[in-house]
Amino acid sequence: MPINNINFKETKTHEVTVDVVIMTIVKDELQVLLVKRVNEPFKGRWAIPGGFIRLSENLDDAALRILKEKTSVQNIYLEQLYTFGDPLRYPNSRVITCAYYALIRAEDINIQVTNKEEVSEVQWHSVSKLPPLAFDHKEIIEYSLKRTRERLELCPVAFQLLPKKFTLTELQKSYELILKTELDKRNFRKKMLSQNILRELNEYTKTNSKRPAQLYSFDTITLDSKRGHFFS
Amino acid sequence: MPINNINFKETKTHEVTVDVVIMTIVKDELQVLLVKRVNEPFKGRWAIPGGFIRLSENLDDAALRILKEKTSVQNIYLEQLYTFGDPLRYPNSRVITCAYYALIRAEDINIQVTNKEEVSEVQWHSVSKLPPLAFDHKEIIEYSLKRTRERLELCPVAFQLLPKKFTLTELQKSYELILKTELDKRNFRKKMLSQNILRELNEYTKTNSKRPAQLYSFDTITLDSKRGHFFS
DNA sequence: GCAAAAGTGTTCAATGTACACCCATGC
DNA sequence: GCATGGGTGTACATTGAACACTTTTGC
Repeated sequence: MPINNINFKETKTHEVTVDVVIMTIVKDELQVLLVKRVNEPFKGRWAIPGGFIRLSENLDDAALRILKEKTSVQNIYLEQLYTFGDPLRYPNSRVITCAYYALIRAEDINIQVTNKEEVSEVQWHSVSKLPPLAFDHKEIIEYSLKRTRERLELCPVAFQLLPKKFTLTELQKSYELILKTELDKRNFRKKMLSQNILRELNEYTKTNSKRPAQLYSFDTITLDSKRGHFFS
Repeated sequence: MPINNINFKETKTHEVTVDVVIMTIVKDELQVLLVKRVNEPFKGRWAIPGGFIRLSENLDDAALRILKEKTSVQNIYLEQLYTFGDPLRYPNSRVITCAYYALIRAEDINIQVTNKEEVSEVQWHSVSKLPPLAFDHKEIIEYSLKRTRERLELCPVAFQLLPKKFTLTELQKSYELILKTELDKRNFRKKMLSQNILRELNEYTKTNSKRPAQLYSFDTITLDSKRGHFFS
């Protein structure tokens, strides 16, 4: 059955990969972790990290393994995003990919190039200035941004992106980066504080030339107790 | 790498299927279409319809094909649900399935058994009285109910389940069946009518022993214009 | 004292929720 | 005339949105 002049042998089985969109906030920008491909197809292009699923692991475990290989981060917000399976998404082969996305704290990150044969560089890229990407990875990143936005409107997933201690202004900035809108300072603070998910710390930032800001942390206990409510 | 005493050969490739949870409302019950398996594994058990993905078709097309094979319905609400890939979900083999769910009008349905070699019966089952199911299909159905509920709270997907002409009470019943709650009649009507998605018809039901009810249809023009808003 | 960011309340609009009675029909 | 489901409005609470000035600090 030919599409686009490519003849597919209907007997061949599909290959299945897991790709993970790993996001964080660095330097007031929402950034995504990309790897530079060493092999064809798309040799030299940037791509989101991914790999084949081992026969003995489930999809979540495969995504966690890829995440850990690249960042040595564990215990993070990871969610299945969507499965992309256009016959033409992977040149000369049929590869279906189950995409995941993860939000991680920049301070926890330890970027690693574990396999020089597959990947030459691992680097953060601002989502607003993405280089040309391999396969349909641009579409996958855009979809993960959309999903993150939807999630953020329901539950404070932003806590995964911030350092353990943060100011309300930093929290608001992370919301604004993800939602791509400006928010009203007073309304934002009112809403956040009314949810009882923040713990007020008796610590303040030490900055120069301006008023110190109070630090907060996420109250993991109330956050856990609201997990069912937030994540359903 | 053995799990549960099963040895997986890490070199073997995965198989990928698409399974479709097809839902409708019949006799005041939310029903799901099940097929009876003729072959092992799970011979004789009920399962949701599914099949292998052809190498030349994308995932949506595979789901549409399966839907059409079983119901000869086209043009319906179909959405990718989630991809299930536990190594143990399919006995003695690694089969990853990309699950879809569809909402269809009972009046449009023409159930078909297209392939007697794979399936012996095709039948609607109330979601509240499901028989034992093959594989992880119970989990998949539950997940699709949850997703339908979430969707219904955002947009009137229920229009896919009702006949073209319906009364407000019927519409309310479909909401109550999906959301598993009772709704206030006056508030429900107020909300529905304020959304401008219903077209008031100058027709009434002809029933016995009670006041006739006005019929409505969904205004597909405003519904389409709100598609971006509803489905994002 | 001034620049720079932190912090703080009120008003109004919109939306959701609770609630009870009359109406039209077939028998 | 009565049983059955159809149809209707108001009052209150909750939530979201708009909006501007004072405070603290380092220099």
